[in-house]
Amino acid sequence: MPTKKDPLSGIENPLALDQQVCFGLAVAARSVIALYRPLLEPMGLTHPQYLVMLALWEEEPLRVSELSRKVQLDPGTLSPLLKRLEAQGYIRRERNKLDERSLAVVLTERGRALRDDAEKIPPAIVERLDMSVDELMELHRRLLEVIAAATR
Amino acid sequence: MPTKKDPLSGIENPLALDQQVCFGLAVAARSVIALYRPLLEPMGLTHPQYLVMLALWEEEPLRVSELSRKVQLDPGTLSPLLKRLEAQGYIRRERNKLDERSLAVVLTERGRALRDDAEKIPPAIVERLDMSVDELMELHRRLLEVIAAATR
DNA sequence: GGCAAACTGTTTGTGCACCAACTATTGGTA
DNA sequence: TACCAATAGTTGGTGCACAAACAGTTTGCC
Repeated sequence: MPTKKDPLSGIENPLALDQQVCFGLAVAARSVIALYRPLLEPMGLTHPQYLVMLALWEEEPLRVSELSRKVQLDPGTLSPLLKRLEAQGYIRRERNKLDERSLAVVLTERGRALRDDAEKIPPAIVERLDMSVDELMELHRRLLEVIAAATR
Repeated sequence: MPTKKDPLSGIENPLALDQQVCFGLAVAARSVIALYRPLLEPMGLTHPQYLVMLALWEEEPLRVSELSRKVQLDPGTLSPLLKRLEAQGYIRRERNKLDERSLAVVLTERGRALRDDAEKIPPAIVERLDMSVDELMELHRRLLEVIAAATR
């Protein structure tokens, strides 16, 4: 009877900190996001707030539940985040007349205008990382694979 | 005079949410770490606490500053985290007699014993992800590259 | 029409993550 | 010796991230 082969059998210490993929992911995410901080701070945005703005610059209005699916943050995280964006004057939150449960998030003029500043960010990050766009796209492809694997 | 070519010139919308590497990193890190939660929860550990334990299972004692460098968390994050690990009975924090400023973190017997449970985690994660170890190692290699790029 | 279930977003509690300010100790130096 | 700067860790404040409990609204169904 064929038994499943241990996939980690060739590895000397499976608990070695510096070869944990989860550790690499956590550090990489924090390191890259840290590069955004000085660019976002003058705009008054945190990185998750920036992701929400990206979603809204693509499509608007969005309900909280749609935003939640798009930026992959749960409603409990988004709720106070959206209030802060509203306090900044970048968005408005308005109840739907037809369904008082749902909340439509729309950009203000100020929020729409912010996109011009944001356009400088991706090239600045790529330049700062000093990696080829091909390499970044390859990394991105592999990240999508692991996301798919983790969430199925 | 040769001008530097815009590396993003071939991309249709540089602000598209779903092609931001930072977004992929954030989602991938959260998705993968989420897989650890049900495995760590019975051990009474969060993921960052697990990383600290991995570091200590490799080497002990470690000062807070050494731990900070190893797990890449700042002392302000580690300080309360270590207190929680101590409250759980997995570690002890003891002041160095020769230098009262520094704090030596050591494992308790309970903390050392926890390693046996932890050994089940890496194979469980790899099986759950259902990705080849080669593919995971290739991802890890690329993560180290982007960490190096972001932190230099 | 009335009610139970489903749905939408909010609130609360715990624990990071980061930053800036702080305390205590140590080491060098005038 | 007295002081000053550097070092080690702690504290407090803001903002995620996640889970569970919650409140209000809508829908389906009798």
